[in-house]
Amino acid sequence: MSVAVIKYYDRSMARWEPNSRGRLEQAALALYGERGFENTTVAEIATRAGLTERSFFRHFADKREVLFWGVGALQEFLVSTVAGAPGSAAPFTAVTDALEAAGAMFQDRREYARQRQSVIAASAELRERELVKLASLASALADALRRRGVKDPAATLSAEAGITVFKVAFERWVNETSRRDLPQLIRQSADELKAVTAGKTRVSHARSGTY
Amino acid sequence: MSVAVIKYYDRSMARWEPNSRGRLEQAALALYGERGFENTTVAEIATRAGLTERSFFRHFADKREVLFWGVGALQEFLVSTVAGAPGSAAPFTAVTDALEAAGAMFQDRREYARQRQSVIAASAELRERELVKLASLASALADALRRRGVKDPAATLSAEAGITVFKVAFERWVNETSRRDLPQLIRQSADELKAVTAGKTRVSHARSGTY
DNA sequence: ACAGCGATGTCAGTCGCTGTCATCAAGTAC
DNA sequence: GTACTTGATGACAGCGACTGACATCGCTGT
Repeated sequence: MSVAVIKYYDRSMARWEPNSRGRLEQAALALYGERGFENTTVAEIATRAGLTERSFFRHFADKREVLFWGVGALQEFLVSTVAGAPGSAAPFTAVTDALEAAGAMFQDRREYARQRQSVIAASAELRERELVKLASLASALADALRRRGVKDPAATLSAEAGITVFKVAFERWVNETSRRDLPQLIRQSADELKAVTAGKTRVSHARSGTY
Repeated sequence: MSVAVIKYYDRSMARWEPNSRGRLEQAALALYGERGFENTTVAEIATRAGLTERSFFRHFADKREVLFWGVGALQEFLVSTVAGAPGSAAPFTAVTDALEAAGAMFQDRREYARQRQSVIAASAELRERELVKLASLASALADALRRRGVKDPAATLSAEAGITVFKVAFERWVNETSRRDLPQLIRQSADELKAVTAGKTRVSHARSGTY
């Protein structure tokens, strides 16, 4: 067993540096931020991480995925939260409640999120991938709702509307210097969507001070 | 003037066959349908159209755009329709009304739409591009609303919700053998979204027979 | 000791996409 | 009607994303 302890400290015994995936991720985010996504080659990322281009593609499906693979965990959380919602909950409520709970998990990563979002915002290709991930989230949420007995189109519409709420809230959270945290912004955006679709607003004659 | 008439029939006077763009479009749709988007090279499309790969990229920005460049016209129509809506119209209503009007323009292209959608559905890359185009539509609609004096987040939410409605309705129109036309389906989906976000539904205990 | 595993490297190749220059019919100027 | 310009195309070279095939070699289990 003492061998294991030594091994932990003596990297010369290992054939390669550990955490190559993490090194690739760090190198990619840094380079995308420095010179832009389009002006960064995969070979450069790999070299900075002390690896080869070929190894990059063993860890990530493509050049963009390095910024998006983490979304999978979020999706799993949302799906299981919706699945565990009280049976009496309305579909849209189940979705927004799950989003609120998930929003709490971002609390301590606001700076990382900011950096990542600024990189994404600067590249059309990365924005494209973000849309795909959000659509995948919506689709997974709709499935979760259907498993609860919600029929279409209510399932699809609730899920899509929920994702719209999340997008709006997340963007505010990242860009504004607001003191409100993400869960609060999610609840607020959900309420605003309800008001909008209720069709109670007239142009330039908002009933409340919300907008 | 008679020269012009002769020229119209005597293609030997022209250096190249006319309508190269249309030929490329036709060849691409056919090949994507036959062997799939990923298994079709641009060189093959160009050859079938009697052109070179280089010319393909002079007509279309990339391999996918050949199926999506037409969306631009739809976007312009929606924007100008929203801009011309009665000043008293609520934002979400202005959007859904515009969508309904646009839906009428698809009437005679249902078969083409079906073929195109089946090709898109079969390829992750094409679905990706479709999402981008829809997001662009939403963004343009939100801008149009803001120009009418609608503030955010109402503008963004109304536009996004409108696009969600369009997606759902279009998918039904293309996939179902329903006799309902696209404008009808758009109105119906909009009503369903309103019901869902109103939060009046309970799982498996819908108040109306809508779902 | 030995066999197999697994993360990595090496190398060659395909394909999307771009820059650059040449070509040549049609239109335009004079 | 000659010369100049324009516009759509071809030809070619090249970059970078991505893949398949095979080699390497510490580590692990027996």
